[in-house]
Amino acid sequence: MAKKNDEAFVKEITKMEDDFPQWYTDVILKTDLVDYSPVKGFMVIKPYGYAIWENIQAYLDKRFKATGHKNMYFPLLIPESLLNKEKEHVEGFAPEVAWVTHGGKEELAERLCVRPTSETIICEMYSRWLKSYRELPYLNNQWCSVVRWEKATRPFLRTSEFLWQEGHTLHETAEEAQAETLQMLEIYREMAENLLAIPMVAGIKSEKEKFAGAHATYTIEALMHDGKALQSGTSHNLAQHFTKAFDITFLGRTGELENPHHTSWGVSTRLIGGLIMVHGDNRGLVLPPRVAPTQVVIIPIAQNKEGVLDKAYALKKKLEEKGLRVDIDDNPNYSPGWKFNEYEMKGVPVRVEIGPKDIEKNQAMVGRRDTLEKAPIALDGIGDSVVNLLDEIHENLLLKARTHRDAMTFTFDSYEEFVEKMASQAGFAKGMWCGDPECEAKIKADTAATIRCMPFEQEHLGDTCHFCGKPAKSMVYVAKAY
RNA sequence: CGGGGUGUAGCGCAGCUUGGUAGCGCAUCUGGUUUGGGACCAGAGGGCCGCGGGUUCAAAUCCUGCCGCCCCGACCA
Repeated sequence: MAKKNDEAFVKEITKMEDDFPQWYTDVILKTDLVDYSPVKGFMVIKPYGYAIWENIQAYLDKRFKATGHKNMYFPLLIPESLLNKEKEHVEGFAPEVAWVTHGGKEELAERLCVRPTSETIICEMYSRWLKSYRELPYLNNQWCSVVRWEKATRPFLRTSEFLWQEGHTLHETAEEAQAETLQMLEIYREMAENLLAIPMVAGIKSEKEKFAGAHATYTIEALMHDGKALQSGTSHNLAQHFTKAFDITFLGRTGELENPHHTSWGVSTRLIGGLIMVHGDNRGLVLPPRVAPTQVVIIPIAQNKEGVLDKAYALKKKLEEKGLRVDIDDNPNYSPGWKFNEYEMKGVPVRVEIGPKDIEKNQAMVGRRDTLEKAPIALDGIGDSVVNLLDEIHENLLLKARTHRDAMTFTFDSYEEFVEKMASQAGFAKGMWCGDPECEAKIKADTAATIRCMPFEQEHLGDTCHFCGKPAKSMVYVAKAY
């Protein structure tokens, strides 16, 4: 394959290596994923960005339903008294909730919080419904938005309102709740790899980093191109913390009243931010094929020539018959060169060029976004060729991301070396940890990095804590995070 | 909430020092010619110069108060 040799460069997009945050802002605005709104911290998700979210939704919704979950919808507003019921929960969220204090001109007797998450309102309703162990498990999910009044916001990564799903389940036993918690985390991990082509580190959060009110929080953590981590999804085993606080009870098999065991789990539009920062390059977006709104764009060349457009539309139909999402750009006002650059910036995985010379040879030029390679492909059987190529692109992106992550994951011999490396190169630091919250606080104070998780895949790297020297409990990943 | 930066056409900017008809590039619109890596010609539209107050015959420009936005920290999906 002939590789395009000029240096990757797109007008108006800051180069990643010059200024990564500016690169990110340039990319999301220039590719029309989002726009800022008149309300600080609230973003507009434009059609191209929303289509990515719809693909994530479609994938997850199918997996949720296949594992027995049903969708519901709970109200946006939560009475203050409900929010206050679980002590750790309210302490965790109080600083960032938005309040509704008036209905029309009248002040409300009790102010209402705009949900920052829905455990409290859902538990209130579950407590009214649940009677018997025979009804369990409750396996529900809702797609909605939540509001957290953030002080520093960035589109997709941290906005005051964001779209997400939140699953909320009740189980008869602790074992079942734990199994559910891990099952949903695993679905997230698979989704990240199979749909987004992002390799994740899965593990458990430290006490300090876990969800407000949780017994245990499990997480998937991704490493961005600049070496910072992104918490990409969480699954909480809430044990009986909320079910006791909300007096959710059921008559058990032995005739005793019991509190059910409770889980919640969620992923948000933040995933889109991760997608951009893992795969993107100096030409803009690089979208993994399975989540890309448009998987193939067809660009007719010299389309005013007899037969070109007919061939192009026939090709579109052929590709769509293979189940592909295909666009054709036959706007005569833009040159092919302009279109090539445009769709590369927008990260469309595969471009097909078809012009008079191709038609003569019964072929089309097929280019791939990930490597920028371009080669002729025979029109006979082109559907299967493109399907295979899209799979190849997915695998290549996943491999590239994993290779990059592994290259940015390091071990260290001394605390000084850890501090120095964290300052100079970022990435995942891998080391043994004692489990002491004070040790964790010192790491953060010295490096601004946090313990991302204690991964399921443990390695024994020694017997003492790499950060303070006390006896070690488990291996941890430490990184600066978004 | 601390530190830094920045507000002039949709976007990117110049003009401000030394006050005197608000400009450039891209984008947009019209007509035509074009089309294998960001085409060309001709024409056109578009501005409370962030907001308020002041100085002045005259303010984008000088003085003053306020506000927004962005980035970096502390807090979080």
